[in-house]
Amino acid sequence: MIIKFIALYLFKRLSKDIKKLNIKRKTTIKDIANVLNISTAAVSKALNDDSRISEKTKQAVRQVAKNLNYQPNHLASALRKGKSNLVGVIVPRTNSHFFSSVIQKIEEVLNKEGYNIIMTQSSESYKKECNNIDTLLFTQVDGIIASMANETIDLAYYEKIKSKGIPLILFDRGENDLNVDYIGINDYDSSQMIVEHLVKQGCKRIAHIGGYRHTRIFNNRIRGYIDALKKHNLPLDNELLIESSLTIEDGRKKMTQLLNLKTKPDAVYAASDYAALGALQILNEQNINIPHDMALVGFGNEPFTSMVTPSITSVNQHSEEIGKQAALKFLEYTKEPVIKQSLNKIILNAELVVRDSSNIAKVE
Amino acid sequence: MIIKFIALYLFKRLSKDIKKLNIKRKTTIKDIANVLNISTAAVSKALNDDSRISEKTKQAVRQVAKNLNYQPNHLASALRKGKSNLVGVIVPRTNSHFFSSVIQKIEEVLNKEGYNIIMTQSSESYKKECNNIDTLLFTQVDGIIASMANETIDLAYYEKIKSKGIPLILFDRGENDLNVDYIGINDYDSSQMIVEHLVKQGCKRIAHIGGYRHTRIFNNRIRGYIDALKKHNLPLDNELLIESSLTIEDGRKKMTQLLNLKTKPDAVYAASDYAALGALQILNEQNINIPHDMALVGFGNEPFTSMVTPSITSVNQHSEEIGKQAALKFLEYTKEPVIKQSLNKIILNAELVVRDSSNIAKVE
DNA sequence: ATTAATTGGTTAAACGATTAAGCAAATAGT
DNA sequence: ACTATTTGCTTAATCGTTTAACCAATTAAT
Repeated sequence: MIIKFIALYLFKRLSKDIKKLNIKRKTTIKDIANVLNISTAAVSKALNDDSRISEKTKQAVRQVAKNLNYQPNHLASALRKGKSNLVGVIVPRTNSHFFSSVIQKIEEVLNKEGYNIIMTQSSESYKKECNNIDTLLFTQVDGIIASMANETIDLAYYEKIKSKGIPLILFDRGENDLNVDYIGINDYDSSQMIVEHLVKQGCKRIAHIGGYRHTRIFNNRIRGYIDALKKHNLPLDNELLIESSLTIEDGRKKMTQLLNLKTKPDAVYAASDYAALGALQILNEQNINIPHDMALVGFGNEPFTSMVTPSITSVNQHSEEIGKQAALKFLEYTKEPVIKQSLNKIILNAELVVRDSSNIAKVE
Repeated sequence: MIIKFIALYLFKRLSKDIKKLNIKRKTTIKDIANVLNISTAAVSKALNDDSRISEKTKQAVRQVAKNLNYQPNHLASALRKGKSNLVGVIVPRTNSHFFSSVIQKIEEVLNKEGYNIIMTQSSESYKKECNNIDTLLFTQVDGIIASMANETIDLAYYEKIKSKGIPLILFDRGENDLNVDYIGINDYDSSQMIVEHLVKQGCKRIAHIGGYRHTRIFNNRIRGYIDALKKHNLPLDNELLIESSLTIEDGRKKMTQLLNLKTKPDAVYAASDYAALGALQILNEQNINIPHDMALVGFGNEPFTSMVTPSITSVNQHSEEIGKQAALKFLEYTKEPVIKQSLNKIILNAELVVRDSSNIAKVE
């Protein structure tokens, strides 16, 4: 009986010792404190350059920290300080040049201020987006910068972020109803700019392969399209206004659909470069002369627009500026003690980049 | 005097109270414990489905947790458990389809197991890569999955990861000298496959716009190129073998350089699709018939290879499989108590995707 | 009936940093 | 010469969760 207990005790001691031996404990401020025979508080303050610590001690601490190869435990300080220095980013996908360069810029700006980003993608699915939000909240991010999935209509999950007092900044695809900050371009104006450009090129029947109206930016592009037609006394033909998800495949399908009309359009303006690319593929396959028989304009200025033949006219959304502004907006909130968000739009001017697919004057 | 002290005390009390009022404390397991009049330990165990807690209590805990809108504090549990459930990913850039889809897959696999990823990009800079590593270590990631920057020769920083006992998994661009896991394709074989394909198309003078030899994959592609030439009794002409950073711009420059040779090549094999694209632009600009006068092959199977005219023959690296294997490899380590890494290569078979830029038989 | 094992918890100590509060010694102010 | 302030620390609590160790009550085994 007693022997058993002793045996058990010895076993436990032993396994503990083994554990200690095996696991190379990372150095902590406690180790530094022990070496210098000062308190952990002093070490912590020294490392954070507190004014109440003498320069001599600071130097010593820094030296020992270096010698022991000390790496601060971010989790501990984050827990204590109540902030993780992590910012969540949600985008529909990263393998689009627009989103990836927005992220790149956000990362660049935030890294400088000691923040890291956790990137997640919704793959245009509302369900994945909700999961992403949960994951980010769970990871205790200090803020979220997001561009919504096409599918997203219900904003309950985004309200969840707001209700937790975590700053939320939307860009590109954002619903203003959430009353948070938004950074984007003037889609309505840009859309008008495109139509006007096509009109100038002599186009009379301009089709629009648009996104779904429930997404504000696509709705704005549609409104811009309609109003620009009105302005130039061109009739609005409902056959020429199509909504879709704007993938390459959608572009192919909708272009085919447009070509099957009794009276075909003489120009197609797609609300995304991907849809424009699909349209271009169909036009090329059917040997339709671009831009002479059909002018084509995309949206987003993805790099491939200048790679394909003919190159596609598109709209430059200044992705880097969007990323920068979003990051700066977040940083503003980090300076405020209590987060109180309100609708705050930063609208950048987009720029039309005319290429071969709509440059009739030049080509002829 | 005494009055002053009292005033100071009252002021401090007041400001503390104000703080308490202002900051909406998030619910913790303590709150749940209080409601149910049990210990926080019981709550923690209930939430983690510990067998020593009755089903009744578990149900109650879950219910209260839901009612109070409880969100576990990841930082606290990470600190206590000594793991962050965060995995760092380092890539040269995210706006390449290859890397972005590798990341996508890693994310997918790891999310299922409760891990999140922190994505960083080196932008092909060694300095940024070192920063990224520091950042990731600082963030206490449980592992790092990386593809090295072109510039990276010194491996000291990567040794740092290893020395901390954090699993490191390399993919695509990896130095085997580090003695860690590596997932990639067989570059040597793929390179031979490309040359053989070109030989079959009747090409006799095949140029190679390669990457720098110090990067193993590019060295392997160069070796494959050389050996395949030998195998088919084609002379190796040093003018036709060029090293570069493989950007679009490099492709343009090196193609121009090749066109200025006394005896031009009749085929160009670029070790990246981006370089191939640059080459294609020059060829198109100079109205050189592809593939008739000059066959062209890229590497990586980036989406744009099928978008441009003519479409570019390339090698599919099975990015998703690479991502999957990398993630699985990491997960293996999470099951082991002590990380002991060794060189462990997973080599996937790449696939040649023949397109118009090299399909002479079909075009003629 | 007695001992042993199981059930369902509790207590308290971690994890590693930060920070409010306190305090002795040195310095400054009058 | 005495008080006030500043300097340079220390002590101890805290962030929210997990977990080793313990314990009382119940059930099972002999």
